[in-house]
Amino acid sequence: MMQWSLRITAYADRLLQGLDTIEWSDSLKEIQKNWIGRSEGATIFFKIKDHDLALEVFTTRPDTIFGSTFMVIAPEHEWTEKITTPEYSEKVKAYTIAASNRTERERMTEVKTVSGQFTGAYCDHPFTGNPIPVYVADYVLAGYGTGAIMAVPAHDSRDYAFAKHFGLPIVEVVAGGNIEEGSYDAKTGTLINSDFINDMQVNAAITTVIQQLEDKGIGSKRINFRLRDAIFSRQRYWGEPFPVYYKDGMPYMMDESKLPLELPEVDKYLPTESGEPPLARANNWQTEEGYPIETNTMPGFAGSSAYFLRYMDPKNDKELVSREAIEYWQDVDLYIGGAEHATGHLIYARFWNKFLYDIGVSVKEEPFKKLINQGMIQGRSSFVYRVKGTSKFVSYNLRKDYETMPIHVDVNIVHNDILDTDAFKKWNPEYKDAEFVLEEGKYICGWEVEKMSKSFHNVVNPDDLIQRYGADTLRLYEMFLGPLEYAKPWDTNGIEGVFRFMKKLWRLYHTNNNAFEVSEEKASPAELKALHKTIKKISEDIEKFSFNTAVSQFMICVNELTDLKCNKREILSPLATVVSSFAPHIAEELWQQLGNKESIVSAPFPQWKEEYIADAMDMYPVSFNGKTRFKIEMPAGSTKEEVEAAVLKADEAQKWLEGKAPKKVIVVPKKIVNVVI
RNA sequence: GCCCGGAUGGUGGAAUUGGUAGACACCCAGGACUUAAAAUCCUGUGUCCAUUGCGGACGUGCGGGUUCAAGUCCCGCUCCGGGUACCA
Repeated sequence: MMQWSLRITAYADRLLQGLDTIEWSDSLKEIQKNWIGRSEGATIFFKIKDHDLALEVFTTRPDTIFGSTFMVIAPEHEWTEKITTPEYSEKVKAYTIAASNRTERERMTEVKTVSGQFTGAYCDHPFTGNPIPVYVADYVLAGYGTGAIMAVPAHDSRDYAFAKHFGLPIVEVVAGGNIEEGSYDAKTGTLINSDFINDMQVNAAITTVIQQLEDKGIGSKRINFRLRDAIFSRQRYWGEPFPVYYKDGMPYMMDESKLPLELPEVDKYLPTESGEPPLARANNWQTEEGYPIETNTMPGFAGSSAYFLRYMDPKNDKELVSREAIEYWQDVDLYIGGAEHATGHLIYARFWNKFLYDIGVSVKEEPFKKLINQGMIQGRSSFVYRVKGTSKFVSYNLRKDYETMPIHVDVNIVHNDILDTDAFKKWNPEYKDAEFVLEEGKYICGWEVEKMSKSFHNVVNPDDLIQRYGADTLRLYEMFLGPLEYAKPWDTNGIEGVFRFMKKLWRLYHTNNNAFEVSEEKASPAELKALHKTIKKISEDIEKFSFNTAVSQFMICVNELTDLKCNKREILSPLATVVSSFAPHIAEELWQQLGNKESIVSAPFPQWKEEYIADAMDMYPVSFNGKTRFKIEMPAGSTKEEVEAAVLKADEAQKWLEGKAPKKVIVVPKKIVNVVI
């Protein structure tokens, strides 16, 4: 079947290099790096005896060429049949057929089993001229490299296993391993048994061999990628149609003036009787001139690869995006999403954007400047243990006495791991006659952390929490749980703390009788410090997406202001603004109470002033031989010498000095003092 | 197997460039207020020793190292999570 493909491989190198310019997680970059799979090596031609052909192989280790004792080609290799000698023809045919009948799954599970077949053919070693037998084996993949390899059993574990199995010679060419025990695959060591590259190190040998191959015209340096071109056609109805028509069997692009090309009406969204895609059912699926239009449609990633550009200018009916819009918006500042798209959408979108950049549509090479993998909130599943073949359920700690089957049970009928047995009977008609073996009068459930999913019956509905604590508390609590990237099981222990904070915040603006009351008095330095410290920390934490520490700073601030009994507008008004991006509802309410007519969303985020935060005194922890012993306060801006003198004079220092003179005193300004004795 | 993350109190977690480990919370214990409860507030809370007052030792998965100083850097392990798999 003829298919459209996107030549993503043409961008392989740039997709790889671009990773260095974007702020994505290491793991995601690593997945893409492996997927692209760049490997540097050489392509080498081995002349086949009695044929006018040369077998091309790809290798990352041209330095080991003198250790090559056999060749292997993939069963699907185009020359398999051609080079096989009549003597081996039957066997090779049988092997090839057997290999092609094995499913992907079988090939994967049988990774460790060695199989192959000699073809009867030989190659000439390009340097020694020695004959090298050619085998066919399915551990060589047709789709990677050239579908043929030069096998170096001494330095490749797969070739080693193959050689051992078929009793082929193993020649060590890089010193450093023990080839009696296994192959030595490391890319370091000194070359031996290798003619003109003897005594060289691996890297030098690689360069030298490539040079020789190029001089002799039988090979060259080559970079190979694991990345494959992406099949871009689908034989279904729903998808963007290709603006392509056929004239004399040749495809032509439709003129831009004829776009957009819209899906035609069809009687059924099914293939035709002759197996053509659904679009072939349409009447008049042809150009004005009568040329037939392509009947395949595009896959889902056609749209998902560029929608972010379209969002910049969604109503434009002339082009994807206007120059003006793209120059304004440029790229996506922040993409929050899952790692599961690493080798699909996230790589296609990068590729499309690079292509659009090349033709002058996009203005940035990379579409997503920063990407954060939000951690998954997992579920905590509960289990009951059914005694096999009965409707009897046994409590968690007694399950060992029976032969049981764990069954997921709805977490909403389990409280503190204790099952509500009545609710369980009603939960599923299948269990209406359930009997229970209890421990201490209770049915205890087992538990496990799993993905939150309906099929595991561990889904919790936030509505109940919102009912009890409000949406702001839930929102704040989710942030407070830990770093954005962390996966963690959903656990409501701790939500009380956030709820208490909300109530404390409210109380700052209200009297004991819950009447709104703020003072117009001037703020004290301590109050200003509490506020400005908070504005600073929140500003920084937002930039770092460190929301858990931001919430904790709000708590600190509210605790401090409560201790200071502060209810001054000068403090509480900016505080509400800072809080509003975290707990919007309560902040808006307080904002209105403060007498503002406009919504808090239009209030500018306050700027902190360093002068309010700066201390008049610096606190120095003083340690002796690295152990903190006491603290000393020094006026801000004291010199190292002043700090040192003050420390040595301090009463507490005498105890630790024991009358001896210190060997050394280290003073780190604004940080610490360490006395070495 | 290979690659990438991670391991800090009973728990979730904090700790800019190496510079007071355990911020902020939860839990737990004790106390105040109350007829009572809820709510609120106060005190304690890494471990061990001492506890009459002070205080002291140990401590960031394990074993080494660098440094005046290591949760943070280096070397060697263990365990957990994720990715990937005959890629030559």
